[in-house]
Amino acid sequence: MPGKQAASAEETANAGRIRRGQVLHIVESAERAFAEAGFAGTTMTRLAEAAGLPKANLHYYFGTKEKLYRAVLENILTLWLDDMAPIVPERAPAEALGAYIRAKMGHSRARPHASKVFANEILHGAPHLRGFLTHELRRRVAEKTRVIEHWIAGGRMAQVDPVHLFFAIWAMTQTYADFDVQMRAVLGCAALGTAEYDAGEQTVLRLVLHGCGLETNDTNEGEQGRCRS
Amino acid sequence: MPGKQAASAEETANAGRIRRGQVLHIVESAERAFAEAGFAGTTMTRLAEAAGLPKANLHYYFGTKEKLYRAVLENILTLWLDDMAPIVPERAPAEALGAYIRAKMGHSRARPHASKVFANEILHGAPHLRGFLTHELRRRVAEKTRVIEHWIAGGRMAQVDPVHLFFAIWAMTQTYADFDVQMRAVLGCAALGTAEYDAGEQTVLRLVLHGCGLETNDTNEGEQGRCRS
DNA sequence: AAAGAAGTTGACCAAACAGTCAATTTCTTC
DNA sequence: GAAGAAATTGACTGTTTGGTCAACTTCTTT
Repeated sequence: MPGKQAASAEETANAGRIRRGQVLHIVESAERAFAEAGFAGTTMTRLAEAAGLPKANLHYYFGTKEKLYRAVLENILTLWLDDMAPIVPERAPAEALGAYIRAKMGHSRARPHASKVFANEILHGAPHLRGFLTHELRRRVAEKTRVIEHWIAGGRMAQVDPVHLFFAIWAMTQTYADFDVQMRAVLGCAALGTAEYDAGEQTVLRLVLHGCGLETNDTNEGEQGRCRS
Repeated sequence: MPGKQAASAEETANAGRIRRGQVLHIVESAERAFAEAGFAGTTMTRLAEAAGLPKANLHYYFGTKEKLYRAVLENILTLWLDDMAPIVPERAPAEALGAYIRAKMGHSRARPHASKVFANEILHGAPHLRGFLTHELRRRVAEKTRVIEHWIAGGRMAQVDPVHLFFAIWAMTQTYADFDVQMRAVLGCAALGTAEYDAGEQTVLRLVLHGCGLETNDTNEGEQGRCRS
């Protein structure tokens, strides 16, 4: 028998093991379901099916549909803010903005459902995200705005409104997750693949960097990145 | 007494007068309601309240909630395609793209509800717009893509992927209608006014035109277009 | 002004909904 | 392995939903 300290540490590590696992599993499957139909359009029965569990089990862990939805949202929010990390005054503007755009495009591709849930929430007035928008996000944008104003004051990039620049970057990158159906229809392909994401990233990089009066290290000329079909 | 022909013409003009008026009124008020909560989140009772009519009256004119929703969508679609009219080979690229961007920004400001209903529909897989996306929109984009390729071939603008350029313009302009809550929170203002729309338009114009290697006739330097509060 | 067509509406209904609960099983601890 | 805690689940419930309908009013035509 292990000593009491060891057992206690093991206990606390073990305690709620099932709970943590189930909560994570339900939140992840719910993200996909909410992305497909929005909060109002997703039924508890559908969420239960998505998780492969009986409805009552979801209520056991989350109480209400709204609390489950909030858990999904909170799981997503950190992603948004953390992407902005590359934007620091020490880095060169082109490099920092480029890294930010690449990170955002990467998230659109890796976590399209998260982006859609977020977009849906904002679209309908952000009733569950007011605090996040007016505090965390606003603060973070103000902080990064100062970095960009510092670059502009130092003559390192053109005079662009930093806040509207962020709006533009968010819009252009997130649209690859949120409006993928429209893109697939226009491009005539079944799914957005590496070719489409690369072409999109090149375009966004080009617009932002040239728009800010910065150089692009654009080596691949002829590439157009359409889909084959 | 007017002659039979005159009376008949008057009749046909008059026939369905009430119907046309009510249908238009219901569709317009429903656009706002659907924009606020999406298709699933909007109840027939809410739609009836928005129109100031009893629920049964809406069913008299549209039959089902879905048919009313489709009527709202169809009312919106023409807007999207018509905006692309300025893009013709005869015009200078900067002028044509500038006019297009201004038209799209104007619609975001004038018809934000229409934009939100459209965005919500695409976000959830466009179940009612598949045909529009894969036929009308696709054809129109292909047509305008040829114009841009013509400009590029003539050395009149930089080599930018035309389709992804459209995606970028759509995203940047529509975000001013769709994500207004986020913008208001970040900017700290109660509503997006002329100052914010002007700053946004300047930013979008700058990114697109510089991104395409075109000149901007940017005369207003110091303007930053924040809100006062 | 008669008569039919068009429009209006309160009361009603079956289905779907989020949420509850008690009975049961599985896990953890000693 | 006993006993309690945590997790699971089928059956149930009150409410809300989209949609119907028959009675009624207003409009249009002759």
